Amino acid sequence: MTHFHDATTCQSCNQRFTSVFCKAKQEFIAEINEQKVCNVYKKGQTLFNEGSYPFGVYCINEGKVKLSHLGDDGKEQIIRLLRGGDVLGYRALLSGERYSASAIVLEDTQVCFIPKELFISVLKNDAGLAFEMMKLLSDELHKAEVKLTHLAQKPIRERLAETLLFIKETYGYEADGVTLNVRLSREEIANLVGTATESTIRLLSEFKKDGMVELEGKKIKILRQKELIRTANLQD
Amino acid sequence: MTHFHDATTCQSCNQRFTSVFCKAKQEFIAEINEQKVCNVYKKGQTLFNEGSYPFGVYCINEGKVKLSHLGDDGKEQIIRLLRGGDVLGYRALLSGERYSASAIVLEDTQVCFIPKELFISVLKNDAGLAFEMMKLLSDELHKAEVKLTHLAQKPIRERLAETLLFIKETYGYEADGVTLNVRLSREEIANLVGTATESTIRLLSEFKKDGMVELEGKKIKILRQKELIRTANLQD
DNA sequence: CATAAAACATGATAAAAATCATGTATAAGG
DNA sequence: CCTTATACATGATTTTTATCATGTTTTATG
Repeated sequence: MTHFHDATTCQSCNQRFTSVFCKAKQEFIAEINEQKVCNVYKKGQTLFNEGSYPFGVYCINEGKVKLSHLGDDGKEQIIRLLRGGDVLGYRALLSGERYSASAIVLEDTQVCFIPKELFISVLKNDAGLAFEMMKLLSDELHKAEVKLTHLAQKPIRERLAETLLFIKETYGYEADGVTLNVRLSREEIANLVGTATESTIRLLSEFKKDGMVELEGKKIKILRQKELIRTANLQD
Repeated sequence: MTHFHDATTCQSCNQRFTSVFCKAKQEFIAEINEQKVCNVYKKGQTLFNEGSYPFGVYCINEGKVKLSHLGDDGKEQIIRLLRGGDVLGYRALLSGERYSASAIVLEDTQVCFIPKELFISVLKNDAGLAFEMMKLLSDELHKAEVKLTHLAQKPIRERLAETLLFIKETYGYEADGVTLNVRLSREEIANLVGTATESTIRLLSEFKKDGMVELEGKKIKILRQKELIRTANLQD
């Protein structure tokens, strides 16, 4: 079972230099620190569910979370992968709507919760944070638009290669320098790529046959990153 | 040729109650009014090009604009359709990057340009506007995520029906109450749906045969909206 | 540790969609 | 108005991808 340090203060948080909050004024950080509620979620648990109302935002201290949508036919589409330092739940909060996606923990994860009213009031009084927030939203929007274009125009083989590279960018490698530092089921990878599970399994086998990856259960090792990049056919 | 009223002031602009700027403080509106530059663009002209640096944001007074991405193989993907009251160019500006999409005018369009420095400074000093901006970004992000899910999970037939409904939501009908109030080529519709042009042509013919639409060159009439909604298979 | 359930794997088949080919209509330009 | 280019249309074919079927492996659980 994963061990976490005791929940400390926002002022000494590991993520204080990487999260959006790093640009917030000290006085507001102090206030957030007082009102935040930290919790540890176990693998498979849910931070929030699509369709319910947001009461605040979540700040990941350490761990991994997936954000996923249910399609009209109930099929999961993974929208984003999150790690320590990432904030989530702000989209629905800002739009004033229900959550349009569910946040599910991929491995034991430590999360701080910041109440809605506080978050909004800080945002309204701290132009620096507001600006960071707009940047964050802009970046997410950009990523979504690129993904949209790839989804519309690229074959599954390229999208799978791209997804593997994306997983690596997000969670990095384990100590050995080749194993992706997350365990995702084939179905989850498929739901990230936007394809059928069988197609993903088949293509992963091909990638293995081609020597690009090595598969050991849910462990995926990237053996030839350059070839994967070529397979992904990325221009930008 | 389309006729436009003389460019008036922001204070008397038709869009002053619908655009994001409606929540900005009067003093800032006045400043924007002084520095804005209004222009009329003709069909096919470009407001800005993917890859170039943003110098400000564009506010559509009247007209229609498409925002499109080029895929890695050079194929257009239409990301958004814009109309009077919409603002564009803020995404790249906020991220501090080059434009990731091009804005091309679909019909003669009147646009006001607001310089980067002014926009940023107003945004930093007017929490109300900043908040509206975050809402706008959140809404766009939401739309992009839904589109992404549909692109991944829905067949082209459903996506085309959805796209026709989307065009209707965006630009509405002409005076007759059935003709979509925009002229898009089949290729543009395909680039909105995310499919091959031939597939779009074929399916539009089917929709016509089924009595859902009527086609007269680039004029598209929606005859049975309910059936279209059913065909789009929308749950949410 | 046995047993059930879930996840993985792979072949066969069907369905969906893209591409190619060709012809027609429509719009643009001299 | 004629010519040329472009857009539209539709059939034939191929490619891609999903689905179905079935077996194997792994994982969870009493």
